[in-house]
Amino acid sequence: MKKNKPKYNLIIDAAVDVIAENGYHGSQVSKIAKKAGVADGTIYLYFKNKEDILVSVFEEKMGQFIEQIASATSQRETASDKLLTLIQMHFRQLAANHHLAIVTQLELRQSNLTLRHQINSILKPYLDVIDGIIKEGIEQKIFRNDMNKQLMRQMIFGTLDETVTNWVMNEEKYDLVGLAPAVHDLLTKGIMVR
Amino acid sequence: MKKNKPKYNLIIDAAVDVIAENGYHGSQVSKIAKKAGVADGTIYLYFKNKEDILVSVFEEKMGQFIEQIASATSQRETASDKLLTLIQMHFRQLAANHHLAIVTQLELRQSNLTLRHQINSILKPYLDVIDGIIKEGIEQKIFRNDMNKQLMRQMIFGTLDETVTNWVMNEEKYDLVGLAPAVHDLLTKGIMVR
Amino acid sequence: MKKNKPKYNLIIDAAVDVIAENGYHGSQVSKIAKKAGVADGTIYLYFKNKEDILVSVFEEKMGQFIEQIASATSQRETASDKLLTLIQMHFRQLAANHHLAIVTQLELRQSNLTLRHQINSILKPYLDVIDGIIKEGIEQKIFRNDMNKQLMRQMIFGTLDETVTNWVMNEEKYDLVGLAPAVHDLLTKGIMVR
Amino acid sequence: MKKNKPKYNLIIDAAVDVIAENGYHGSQVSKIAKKAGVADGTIYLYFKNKEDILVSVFEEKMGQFIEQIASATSQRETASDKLLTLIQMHFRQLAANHHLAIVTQLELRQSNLTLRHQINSILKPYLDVIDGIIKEGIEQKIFRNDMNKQLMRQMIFGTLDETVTNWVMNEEKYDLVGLAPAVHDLLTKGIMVR
DNA sequence: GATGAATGAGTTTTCATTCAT
DNA sequence: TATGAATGAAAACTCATTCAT
Repeated sequence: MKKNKPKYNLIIDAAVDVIAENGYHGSQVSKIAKKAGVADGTIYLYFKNKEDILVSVFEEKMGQFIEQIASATSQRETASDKLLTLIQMHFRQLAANHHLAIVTQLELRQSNLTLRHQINSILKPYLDVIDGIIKEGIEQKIFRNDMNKQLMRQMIFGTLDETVTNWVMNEEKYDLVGLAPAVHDLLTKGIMVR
Repeated sequence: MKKNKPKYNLIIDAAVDVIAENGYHGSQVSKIAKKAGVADGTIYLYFKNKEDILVSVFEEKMGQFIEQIASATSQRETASDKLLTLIQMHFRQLAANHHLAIVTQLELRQSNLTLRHQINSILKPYLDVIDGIIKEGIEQKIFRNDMNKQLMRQMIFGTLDETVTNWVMNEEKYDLVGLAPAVHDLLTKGIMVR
Repeated sequence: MKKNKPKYNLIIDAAVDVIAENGYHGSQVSKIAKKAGVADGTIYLYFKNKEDILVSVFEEKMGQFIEQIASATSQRETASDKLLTLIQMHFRQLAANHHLAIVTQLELRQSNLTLRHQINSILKPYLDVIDGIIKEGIEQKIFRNDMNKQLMRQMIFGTLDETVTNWVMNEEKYDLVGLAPAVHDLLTKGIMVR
Repeated sequence: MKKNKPKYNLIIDAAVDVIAENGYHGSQVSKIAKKAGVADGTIYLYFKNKEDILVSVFEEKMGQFIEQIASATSQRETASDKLLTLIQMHFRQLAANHHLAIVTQLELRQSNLTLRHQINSILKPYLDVIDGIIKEGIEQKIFRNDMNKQLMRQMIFGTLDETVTNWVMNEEKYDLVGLAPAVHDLLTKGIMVR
């Protein structure tokens, strides 16, 4: 969060709203400027180009998103509890912010590859949090030690992401946060009976 | 697959190549026409518009993709074996077709929402195959009966999709098909020690 | 009228209908071909190009139109009666043929200058008929001898044309033929009281 | 005339020239922009689309045209004098502006029906001027009271329009303004000897 | 810092016409 | 004669970005 740059945050927040309302391709710079209450040219005093607005949106919003999760999980003891907390926080934050959910799950994915790569870098700290929990779980002898850790992380992240995307595409008609325990159960114990 | 429409398939295949090589946004109709060896106008004898080419690409290719998987899984007895086969076939087909993997995992996701919804409909039969395996597994008392079946499917599909996307974004540097048993193991038994 | 060329007339008549129904710019060659029940390519066995179809439409239809008028006026004695007959026939024929009225008064005027010049040549015999009546009227000492004859013809034709165009643009809501005597009266005696 | 919008008028005037020189169908937006000395995109800051340029051209130019005529006729006493003045002004203005004459008599008529209807609305005030003169003439007992007034107006406008169109199509080879008295004489007294 | 008028590159789609059968 | 699949040229419009004020 850039401090003492009120227009910077004005533009970021306007961008989230405009993209959520008009879709990625319907979000012209002039529309964002209008929503933010600044002139088109002013945008370019704070952002290099349009792509930079979008990267910054993701950076700012995901930054907060990840911080919240990192902070919350650090307060739990076992890796299993940490994972449940991560799932709950992941769902809770997106469920609480309708526009952000649409932008991250649907709209920003329509961007070009360059932007997608930048988005991936921004996501890196989140994947690191997951990796940390996995490592801890193994050390605590709670999680399996015979498995490719990268694969474990891909299963966790892939499952959460797919679950949220389905929920958004179903117009958020059911309770996402309520699914957290079941998702945790499935991820930890698998789909097979024991 | 439209039979006896040689130009139709010529254009579909050209589209896959052009999109894989130039990216979604760099794929002008004229480029596809040139690669297919037909005139620009000919495209419009077979497709309503540019979006229709992309939908058709996905339709044709995913149609074959799903058929292969449906056919292969039907030859296995237990739901667990079917799931392993599905994972293997999923990975094998995309690993075997570099261009198709890029197009489905990266390029086609840059499309607008209308197109994304159409893509989802095309994907529906694949999700049905997964749902069928889950149902069978429960009947065979192999898979858990206490879990939200939609969530189980989302975990399976989300994990496969994330795994393949990671592999493509890592420039396909490692053996994707070799990961199938581990992915199967994780999905069925979870990440926790028993 | 080309004899023994059934497809020729089929195409001409189809063209009138298609233009009346779809407007000048909505009348593609393929639409005319379809309406005529022939293949697109067949059109080019009878007409040099699209413009040639339109010229021929006007030629055929106006040919009949003018013949009717020339024949009817020749049966009247005085130039004044001939003029009344001409006006009546002009109005009657267009009132009787809705599609033809739309095509000649509105649609064909949207054509380019080349076509407009050709249309003018086709109209020449009609102007000749008017000129003949004027000349006869002067010889009969019924019409004024002190006036520019070309101007007299322009007044007559301009008035008829404007009257019909207004009637077509008003969706032919009133009785056009019934106006003939009044138009004749105005043209011969002018708008001023005597 | 939009005041203080220099680019607006620059584009309007460029459009008249370009259309007169290249014809209606040969007048690309880019050609008009180039002639006006602005970028293509600038056109769209002042006009909704290409058709809007054409409507505006007619609006501006006919607005001035009609104002001149309305002002000049109002300074004459009798309806007959007013009519003569109207004819003179009509001819004089078009004779004085070669490009405008071509555009109004030939090029703008090639437009589609939507545009033609808009052109008709713009022409309405001119027809109102004619109607006013007719009404006045009847009140002054100069013009006939036994005639359909709409028909009288159609004769006047149709005659002027046909006369000017003939003159333009004959490459303006003779003196149009000099014809005014004869046209006035024909319109008021008709073609018949008394 | 802030403005917003001006720029101009870039692409899908239509449709008259051809020609191998 | 007749067909109809194939051709390919041609143009309006959008919008990210700049820069004089």
